[in-house]
Amino acid sequence: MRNIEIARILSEIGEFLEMESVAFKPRAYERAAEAIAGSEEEASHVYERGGLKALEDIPGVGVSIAEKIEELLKTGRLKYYEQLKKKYPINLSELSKIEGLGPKTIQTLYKKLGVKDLAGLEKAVKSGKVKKLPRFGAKSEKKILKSVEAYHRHSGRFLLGDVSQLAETMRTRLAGTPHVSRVEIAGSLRRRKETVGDLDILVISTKPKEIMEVFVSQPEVAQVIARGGTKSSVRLKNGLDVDLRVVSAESYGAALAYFTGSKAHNVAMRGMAQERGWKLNEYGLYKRGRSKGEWVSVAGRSEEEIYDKLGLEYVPPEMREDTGELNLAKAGKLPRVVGYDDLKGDLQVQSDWTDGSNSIEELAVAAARLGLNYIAITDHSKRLAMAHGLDPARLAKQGVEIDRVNKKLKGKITVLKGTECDILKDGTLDLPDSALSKLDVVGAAIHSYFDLPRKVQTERLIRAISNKHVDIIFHPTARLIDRREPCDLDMDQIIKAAKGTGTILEVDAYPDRLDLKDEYIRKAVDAGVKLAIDSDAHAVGHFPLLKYGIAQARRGWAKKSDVVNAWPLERMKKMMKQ
DNA sequence: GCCGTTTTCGGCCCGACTGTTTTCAGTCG
Repeated sequence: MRNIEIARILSEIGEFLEMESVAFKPRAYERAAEAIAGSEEEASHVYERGGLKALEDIPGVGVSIAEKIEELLKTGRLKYYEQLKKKYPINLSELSKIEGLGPKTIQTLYKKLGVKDLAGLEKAVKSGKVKKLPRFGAKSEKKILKSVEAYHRHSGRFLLGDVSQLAETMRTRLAGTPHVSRVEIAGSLRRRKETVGDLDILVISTKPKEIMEVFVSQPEVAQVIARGGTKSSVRLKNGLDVDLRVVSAESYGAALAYFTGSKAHNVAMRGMAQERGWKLNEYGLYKRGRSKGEWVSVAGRSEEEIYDKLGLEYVPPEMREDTGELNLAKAGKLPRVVGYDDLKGDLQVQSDWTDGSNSIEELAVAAARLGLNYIAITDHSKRLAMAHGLDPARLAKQGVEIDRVNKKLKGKITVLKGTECDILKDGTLDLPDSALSKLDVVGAAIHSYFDLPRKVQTERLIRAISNKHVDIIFHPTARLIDRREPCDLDMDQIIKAAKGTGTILEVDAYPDRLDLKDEYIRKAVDAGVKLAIDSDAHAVGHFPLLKYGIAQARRGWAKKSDVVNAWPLERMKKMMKQ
């Protein structure tokens, strides 16, 4: 059993216990779930390596939870969890996704109205029964309805970060089967769009029948929608649709380009072929032959070849949106976007001093192992009471600990002193200048009052940007993809203010944030504003999330020179305000 | 159920907001 599944079960147990108003245990299960989900190592490996004792070394996992993990690993089941499921036979993960529904409300809805899942919830709301429940009213009814609608609007698409792992698992599995020479996942996943609708997998195989068999009988498959000689479609258990196409080696590049899209980019490419009297489709690039109606292949084996024959620089998939990239490619002026191996540091990392799962030293060691040269520890400030945010005294204490870690890890990695300081309602900061001035990296972020009117919200953020200590604005729009709309901000003004003050804007790489998003990244880059691509790590296993931030930066055409944490430490430090 | 720079027992994360109420329960961060 994988960590992600163990974490889901532990977290559901936490929610069940919360329903029952059990004290403290819910948080204990939730904490353990977070640590497992954010762990670098599969719990199964931990267990093989060192048994129960090793499991107990995971932060937040004690004797009791370690035993439960052992049971899951050994039997694939957990009696304790099954008993709870029996008592509450509801689709908890589905209902929990509805904003405003917590464990207590879910319990009430189940007990009084028999609501077990989203369909049942909708029926109950529409029948008018919900508003008659004690402590519910017309407004709660409307709110639930609105949340359900928001859920429907976004369902059907998946977060890039949620499907990437799954896609990679399938890719390696297919690549490992006999007679398969190449496998690539095309579509919006390859363009690294923030959400992905479905997966398009391309394969070169000399034995199409065999690969189809492997494809449709994968453990993740719930339903086979179509099954043919060159194309099959399945629906996975999580609702994701996946197509597999077998193509010839001669057409592989053309097919890859065709199925990677975007459609607009493809249309423009075809237009460029037509200008030469050629044609471009998913089988190749062709010119006219001698006899009438005859087409002769010009290219098709690789994408590089197709771009080259059309007189274009190779366009990275992340840039293929037909927003000007082809004109630049034609002129040989395509920006060289930041690479997946370019980052030298990470400027937003949370430790167990607030809501992270790991110690500063553990985080530093993990980051060093991934090849980073520096990280900034940026725990929350005091206003975020839920995260036990740091006040100046604890921040100073943390500085002593960071000094100790730096001494110990000298030559391996540098740990910088930082903060994720709360931006208060009026745009002032949660920590005094005297505390901020002692730090290497001051990040400021909005965590409250997300709904202020545009003008007020914009002024609030600009006030924070103008603070002489603030180096970076973390997750500037505060959106959560599919769950919370971005703050209503005049981004042109924000970018202008950032430029004027030399303030860095963050590209938060956390999969449900990706904030700034691609279009704002591009605006910032155009304006000459510098960026920081940060993992927002809350656990040692989160540093690999940086790739999603890099992907968005590439979609926003950011170059290495635009990204301060792609620079060496000393140069990066010079960007920080006094 | 977890954890230990005050602790192996007795603490644990708390303030703002919303919608229902008229003093509070539930959710969110």
